Amino acid sequence: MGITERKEREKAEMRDLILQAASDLFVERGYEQTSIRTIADKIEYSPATIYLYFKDKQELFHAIMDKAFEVLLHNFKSVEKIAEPISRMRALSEVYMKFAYAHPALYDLMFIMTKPMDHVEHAEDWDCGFQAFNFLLEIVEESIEAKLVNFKNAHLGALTVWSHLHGLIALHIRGRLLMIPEEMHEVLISESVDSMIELIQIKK
Amino acid sequence: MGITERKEREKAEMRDLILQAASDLFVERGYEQTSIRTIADKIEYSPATIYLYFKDKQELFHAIMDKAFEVLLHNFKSVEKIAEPISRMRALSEVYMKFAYAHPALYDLMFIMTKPMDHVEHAEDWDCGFQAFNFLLEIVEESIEAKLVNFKNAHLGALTVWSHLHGLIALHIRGRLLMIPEEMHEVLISESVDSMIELIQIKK
Amino acid sequence: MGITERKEREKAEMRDLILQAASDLFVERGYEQTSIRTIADKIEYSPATIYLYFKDKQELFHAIMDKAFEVLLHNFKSVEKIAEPISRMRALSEVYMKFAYAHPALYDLMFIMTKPMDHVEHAEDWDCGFQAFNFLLEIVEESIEAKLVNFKNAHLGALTVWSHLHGLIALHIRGRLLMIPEEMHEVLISESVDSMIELIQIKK
Amino acid sequence: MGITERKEREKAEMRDLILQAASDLFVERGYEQTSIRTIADKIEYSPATIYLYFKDKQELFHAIMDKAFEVLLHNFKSVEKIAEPISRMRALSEVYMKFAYAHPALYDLMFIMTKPMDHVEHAEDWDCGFQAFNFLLEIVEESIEAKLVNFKNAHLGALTVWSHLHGLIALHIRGRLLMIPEEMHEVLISESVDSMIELIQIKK
DNA sequence: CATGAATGAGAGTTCATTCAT
DNA sequence: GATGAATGAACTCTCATTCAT
Repeated sequence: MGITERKEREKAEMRDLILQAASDLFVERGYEQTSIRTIADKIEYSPATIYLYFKDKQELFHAIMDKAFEVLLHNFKSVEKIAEPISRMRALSEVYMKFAYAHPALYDLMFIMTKPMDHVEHAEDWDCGFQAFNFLLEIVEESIEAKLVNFKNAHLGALTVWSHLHGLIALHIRGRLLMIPEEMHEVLISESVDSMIELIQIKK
Repeated sequence: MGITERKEREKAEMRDLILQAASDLFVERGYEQTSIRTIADKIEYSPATIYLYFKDKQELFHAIMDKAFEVLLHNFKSVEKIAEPISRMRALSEVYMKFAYAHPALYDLMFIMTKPMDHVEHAEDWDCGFQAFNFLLEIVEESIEAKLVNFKNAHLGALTVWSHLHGLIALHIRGRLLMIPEEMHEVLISESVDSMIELIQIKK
Repeated sequence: MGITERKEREKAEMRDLILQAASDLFVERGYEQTSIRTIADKIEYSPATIYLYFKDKQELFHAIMDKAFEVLLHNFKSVEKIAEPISRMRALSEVYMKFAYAHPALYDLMFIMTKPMDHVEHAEDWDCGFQAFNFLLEIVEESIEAKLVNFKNAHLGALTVWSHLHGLIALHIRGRLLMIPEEMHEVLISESVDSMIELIQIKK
Repeated sequence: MGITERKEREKAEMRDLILQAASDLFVERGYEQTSIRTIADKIEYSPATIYLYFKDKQELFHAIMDKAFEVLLHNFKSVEKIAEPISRMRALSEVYMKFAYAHPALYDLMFIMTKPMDHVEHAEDWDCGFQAFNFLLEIVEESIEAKLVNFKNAHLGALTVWSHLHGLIALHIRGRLLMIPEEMHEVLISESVDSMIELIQIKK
């Protein structure tokens, strides 16, 4: 250990520095407005330097997405210990929504933007997406088995829950909730999530 | 009437010509690939001419959005005659989904893209969105009154239903359903819509 | 006539202006060192302007080549009136060599450089080359018929004469005659041309 | 001998390693596509290392040229034993043409490209060129003395023969023989070489 | 001796937009 | 009303080269 290790750490730090700067800028101004030059300026390095750490702009933004997924997945883990499936689903939804509220630009990148996905030609390149989806899928499976919800199959259930959550966030982030007074947004969204959890349960 | 009127009519026709060309190109090739130049070429006018009818690219695309909303609203009208609210909601959902499948690029522009909305500073600039939302809102109101669904209030119900539909489409259009085998998408989405209509109803 | 005509003339003049500037720069510094920006600077227009007249850098340089061929062919014409084939060939050679000496950079572009020919995928795109070659070909044909030279066929004769002339110029232009004292170059080259004309003739 | 010697040997070996890699790449992909980085990658050293052995890219390519000349000169040697000058000249021409056909990229570097010669400021820097030329020069001298050819002087004869051979190859390599059907190229070029040898001889 | 890291300089190209005519 | 001509401001990316370590 020693030199090699330090070098590697430094390299990783530099990657992170770029990633962070790119992330910030991109959160501030969006993908299109975030040029390699802007990023370079922000970290006070030359544009060429960025190409030492990332093949091109897409790879850079794909990396931001990956990091974001890591955070999301990490947050998801906190929910694993909840045994009861419906409670787990409620908790998962909350974690998901919190993440979206806390990092709207990242959410945008992960689930809305076109660009970083152009890179993902084969489904395998998006296994972070898979992992995240599996969290939900398993909960639905368990819930079906325990006869707590009545979806025809787990995929249908997971898709229904997810698309609802995504729809709420996506409409919010992309400014399509103008027909609802802004001060109601947060409450309404939160209530909608709760609603959904109630609705899917089998009434006894 | 006379000269002034004719001039205005001609002006409107020209606007429409540009709009149609822009719309076609945009639907064919996407926003990025639709430059002012391409549009001008298509209608065989000069790029400068376009600026006589639209302030800038954003306004132009906002106008395309408006036209698309007109179509959507027109489609919505076919549903008005259905008296029973739940059936009407089911029909409305179908119309909405069909529109999205038929014109994904337009749907994208209306409900996902950032660009055309940057233009909408005051809520009033988006009254087409309001109108569309009202269709749903009224249905939910009626359904609540008739005790067919049990949402706390109409806005909550409408938001819940809409965000679910939007979520399905948005995930689909922007390629985020990789974790589900592609051949299942259509069926699953359709089933999810049906599911939702069932779930929200008060079980007797 | 009038406006349209004037506009066209102005357009042609602008094209020529660019062509001339590009030509000059390229003569001074070579193809690689002649960037679109340098050309733009020289004529005090913006780089983008150049793209209004030429699709890309290659087309621009192809156009320079075309113009150069026009000059060469025009010079060739002065020789047509000479009836006797051998004299005509001698005159043609002289014209060719003079052109090469007068415009070495253009000669380079026409007959040595790689870049402008990448553009010429189909033989038809280089019909100026064909025309020039035909001048020589016809002379050789006549000479063979008149039993003044004894080449097996006209193509062989034309190729032999041309490649010799080209070889002289090419070695000279690209600085490969270092093994011969520089002050001898001109005389030697000129004598070599004369030599050739003598050598190919059938001795009586 | 000892340490110093070993060091020198190692240094020379490293130079050769770089040279070989550069040469291979250059032959495969051309000058433009052969960057310092590519070469470094190929030998699995860092780009900076190359600068320890060569001042800059030009010097490196000059060195490749030198090595190529060594091969050409070596091939030339096989001809030395032929006593009769005309036969020797014919053999030399063949060797020259064969080399050009076998290593067009190297031929290009040696006799056409501009880059490596920018480096040659003083004639002495190109003594490989001199040596090669001398082979031909001597043959012509002998031929003149033996009254087999009638050039005014040896330089004129050598230049005439060489420029013809070079012209053939140069036009071929740089794609300027479009006016002759491609399938005729090889035969015609070969016949042109034969022709020349015949033409220069004094008819008895 | 070797190199990892960094960069300055520059390449070609595109596009929304303006304005004199 | 329409436009031809022009442009400023970007853009991504590449490469030979340097230098502290």
